[in-house]
Amino acid sequence: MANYLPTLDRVFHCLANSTRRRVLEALSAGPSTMTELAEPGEMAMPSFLQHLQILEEAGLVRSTKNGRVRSYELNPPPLLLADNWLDKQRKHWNICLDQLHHLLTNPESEPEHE
Amino acid sequence: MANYLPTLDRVFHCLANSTRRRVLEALSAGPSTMTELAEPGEMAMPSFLQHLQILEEAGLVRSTKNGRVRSYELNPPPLLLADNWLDKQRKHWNICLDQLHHLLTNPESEPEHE
DNA sequence: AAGATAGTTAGCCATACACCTAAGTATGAG
DNA sequence: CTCATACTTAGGTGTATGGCTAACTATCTT
Repeated sequence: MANYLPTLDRVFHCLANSTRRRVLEALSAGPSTMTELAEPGEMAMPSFLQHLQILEEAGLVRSTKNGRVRSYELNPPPLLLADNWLDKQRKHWNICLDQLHHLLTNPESEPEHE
Repeated sequence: MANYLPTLDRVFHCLANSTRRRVLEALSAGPSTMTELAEPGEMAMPSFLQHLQILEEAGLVRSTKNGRVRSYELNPPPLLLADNWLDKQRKHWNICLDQLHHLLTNPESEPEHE
């Protein structure tokens, strides 16, 4: 229990699946129950549940159970991890693009795309 | 060939691995060769090569070969895909946090963390 | 030409992933 | 009490992932 560890690996792994991204998109509009989240004939429930559990273990989502209904809500903070990583990288892209430009205007070696 | 398809799935999958993230971080400082990128005793070359190929197939990285040396450089555009997705989501987080706040101040149902 | 260097290919292995069906457990409605 | 609803658990399947060793190719260096 308490296996809820938001690591970059886990967070990005969650995002690497369209079903899980769809859930996050849906939850960004507000809390929702399992059956609401599950698109009608898309997937068997147990398979879908697994995705929700993966999301929950990564801390991207929290769930509570009322009676027999479990509802999910977004838990943004872990997403900031991913966001931050990309932010840091993005700062370098500009530099990198400058360098690229420099290389293209001063061709030292022919870029042969083998 | 030309299996270079930057999809959200592929891009996020690349980012879900610390070795691959490290490569991207390294390349954000400028182009580099395979052996430079491979940390000394971290991993066998063929295993490392696989990561580079995964990055290249996702379009995050491009490579050229000069003589026996292959060098890699960052290819930022696909990263923008990931960046954009998170951007869209982030806009909702604020709204979502507001809703959360609203729920916390107007408790309709006890949030029992089962 | 011989040897070192840089990368590549082939093939193996264990574990993780994404899906399924079938059967089980609460819980709410009638 | 009975039945439907809403999940849950158990267990199985095929493919993908992430790692390895061993052996090979191509290119410098001497």
